[in-house]
Amino acid sequence: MVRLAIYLRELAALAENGATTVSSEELAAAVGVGSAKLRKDLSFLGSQGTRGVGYDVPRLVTRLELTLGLDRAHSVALVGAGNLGRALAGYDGFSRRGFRVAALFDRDPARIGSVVRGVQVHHVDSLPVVCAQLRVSIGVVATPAPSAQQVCDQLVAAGISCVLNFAPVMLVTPEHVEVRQVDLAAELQVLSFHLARRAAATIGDGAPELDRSRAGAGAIR
Amino acid sequence: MVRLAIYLRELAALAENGATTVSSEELAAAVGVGSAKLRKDLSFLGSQGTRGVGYDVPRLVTRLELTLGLDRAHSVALVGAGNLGRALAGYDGFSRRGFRVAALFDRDPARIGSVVRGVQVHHVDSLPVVCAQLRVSIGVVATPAPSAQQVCDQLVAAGISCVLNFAPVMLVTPEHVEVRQVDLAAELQVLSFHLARRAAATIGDGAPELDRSRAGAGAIR
DNA sequence: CTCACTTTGTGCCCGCGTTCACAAGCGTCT
DNA sequence: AGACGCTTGTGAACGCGGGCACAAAGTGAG
Repeated sequence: MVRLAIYLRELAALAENGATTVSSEELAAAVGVGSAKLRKDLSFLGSQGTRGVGYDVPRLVTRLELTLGLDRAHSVALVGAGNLGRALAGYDGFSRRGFRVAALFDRDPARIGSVVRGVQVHHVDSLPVVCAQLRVSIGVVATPAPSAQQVCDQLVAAGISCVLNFAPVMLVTPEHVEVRQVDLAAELQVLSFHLARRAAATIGDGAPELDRSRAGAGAIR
Repeated sequence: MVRLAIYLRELAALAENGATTVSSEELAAAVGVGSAKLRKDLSFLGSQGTRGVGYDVPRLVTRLELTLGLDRAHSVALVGAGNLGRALAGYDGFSRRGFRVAALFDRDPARIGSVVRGVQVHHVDSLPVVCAQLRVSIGVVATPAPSAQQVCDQLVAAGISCVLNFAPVMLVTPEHVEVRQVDLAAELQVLSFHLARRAAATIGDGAPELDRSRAGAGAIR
């Protein structure tokens, strides 16, 4: 559940501010969800709060970290040392939360051997060997779209079963592999959609442009 | 709807391969959803397919682009010229889909005036002026977490009502502002969660660690 | 023209996730 | 100690989105 990670993030912030206890109401307000939903989510970890008081912040943080598997650090392999790949290699949001970018891979010989933000760039063919050596458990695909599926296959073949994909293609994988998709362009398109919708509403009033076109087509027939 | 963007992406790929028509079954398989869901999604744009044949690819592409507001190019302002910000400025997935990174902003004087991937870096204080000049309609927040809310407020004050936020904080905005959140660390944590879950399952068998702890607590009482 | 086949569009049903509401439990104040 | 107030945990109702299945509509063959 992605919300558990959000709760953890907010709890960590509260802990830094010296809070020792928090109620579901407070925490829910902080992350912008209903308090009942939050309690039900947390009940997934068993009873961690005390009635009449709330949740013990450090205790809940520990419990969430355990549940999310953050009690041990994870090594991630990053494939694609282009713009995005290099930036992700240096993104401190990863290291700050216990994810170490252990290796970078690329196909372009010109990039191989260089060091980006302290991380060695390997050829993608050495992926199985390097990943095994470094105990990599998570793979990140940051290649152009055409290479993504092949790279993913190589990651899976190397025994990696968790993949974060930035390439704008749907990866097909075996059942046991967990893929999470982040499509940056699609996110912008959704925002663009809202812009268009609002523009149409102000011009056409009430009836958004979609309905007008449908009505028009109907009249023609 | 984010799926509309995915459909468009796949349709564009089909069009490049010379396909002129596509059935809901084919397209649904390509994007990995049910065909009924896809048809229902597309019915949102009015009747665009012809029964017995399928959907006309170029026509549907045009219709989707119109709905998503991609008929005109959008200028985006990118705040935060750190690792992530610079990478996003050069990400060709944006420009390829009609989103132009028109301006970069940062607070650090050392970065101001430099040019990243052909884009000028401005001081964040000049945000309102520059955004107005360049007709910016979308703002991207790629700053560290502590600055994100303030930056977002400045974007909103500059009249921008669509924000893509990469900072790991929940932005609070007026009602009319559309915010989309991308938390890269949270994505990795979800993957880590699945790893932990699977590890617990193989050790404890059947009963995942969560249930065992709950059962244990119950037994203690 | 008619018939058989294909594919869309959609009404209906089901299951999941969210919300509501409340009993149970814990701390505190008197 | 007892009563009161606060907060959790959860059963029950609700709503929404997804899947199924079929009528409507179009195409092509005979």
